[in-house]
Amino acid sequence: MGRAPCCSKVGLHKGPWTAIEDKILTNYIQTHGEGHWRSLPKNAGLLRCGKSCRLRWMNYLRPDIKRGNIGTDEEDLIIRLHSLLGNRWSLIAGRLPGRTDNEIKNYWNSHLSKKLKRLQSDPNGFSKPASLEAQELHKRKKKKKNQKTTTKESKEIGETIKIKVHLPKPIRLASFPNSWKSRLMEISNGFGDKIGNGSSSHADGKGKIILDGLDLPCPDFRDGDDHDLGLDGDFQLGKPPEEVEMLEKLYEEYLELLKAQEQVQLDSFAESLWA
DNA sequence: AAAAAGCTCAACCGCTTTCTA
DNA sequence: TTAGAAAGCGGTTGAGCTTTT
Repeated sequence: MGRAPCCSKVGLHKGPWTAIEDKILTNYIQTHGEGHWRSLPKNAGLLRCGKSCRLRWMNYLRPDIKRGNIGTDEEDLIIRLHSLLGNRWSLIAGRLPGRTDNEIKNYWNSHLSKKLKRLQSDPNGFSKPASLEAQELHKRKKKKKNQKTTTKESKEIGETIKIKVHLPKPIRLASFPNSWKSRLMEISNGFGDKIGNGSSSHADGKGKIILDGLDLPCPDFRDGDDHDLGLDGDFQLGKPPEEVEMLEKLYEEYLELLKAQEQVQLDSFAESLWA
């Protein structure tokens, strides 16, 4: 049968986005909202593939994106989440407000995988040598100074990049057997109790779980998959799920961390949760 | 100062999953 | 139930930048 390409590739721009293209895309999405990526380029007057537009928006233009300077807390969280979830970058990114899956994936591949290798080869050296630490700090400072051209471009066109922290948006989950729903509800209610007042959760008929805008650390449920709950082999829900408990703990810690950051701007949703 | 090597990260590609008629 | 469309995801690439030699 063959799958039709996402767009006709004839005459479409590829490669780095220009400031003008960014502006057009941003304006269009601010007016019409996200979605309908396939028709977006045509409607917005962009000579880009819909996929490319989506990627550009998700990974770069979205106003709530935090860029660069991944802190040690975030780094620690990424490592721990990766040990639980593997290369599920979007799930990991969902736990790191303002971070994109692409950014985390890149950060993992360029920094953390090497760092972990180093630590593994030197199991006693859990703390980096001071010289190495200082070197990295120096690098970061230097890098901060020399902001990427694209960032400059954004500034040139009058955009201000606000650092805004928000809770992850809900992720739609696939259908799952009824027998699992009660367990998932327990977990989701657990989250609600921990997070604060007014939290609520529900599962709709299609097996979607929404917990006050939080997605649950659930595996990929598949229809009729009512046998072994091994799923991808790294996540189990049938028995007392240690991984889920660990994720709950991690997430709780991270929320505490966010709360502690007085300077962060909370969106209204998060504020209502923590009020 | 120049060349080589290494690093970073935006963007692309192809595949899977989900939605819808 | 099925097929096609749309969206999403993770792996990979390569240009541009930085560091080292």
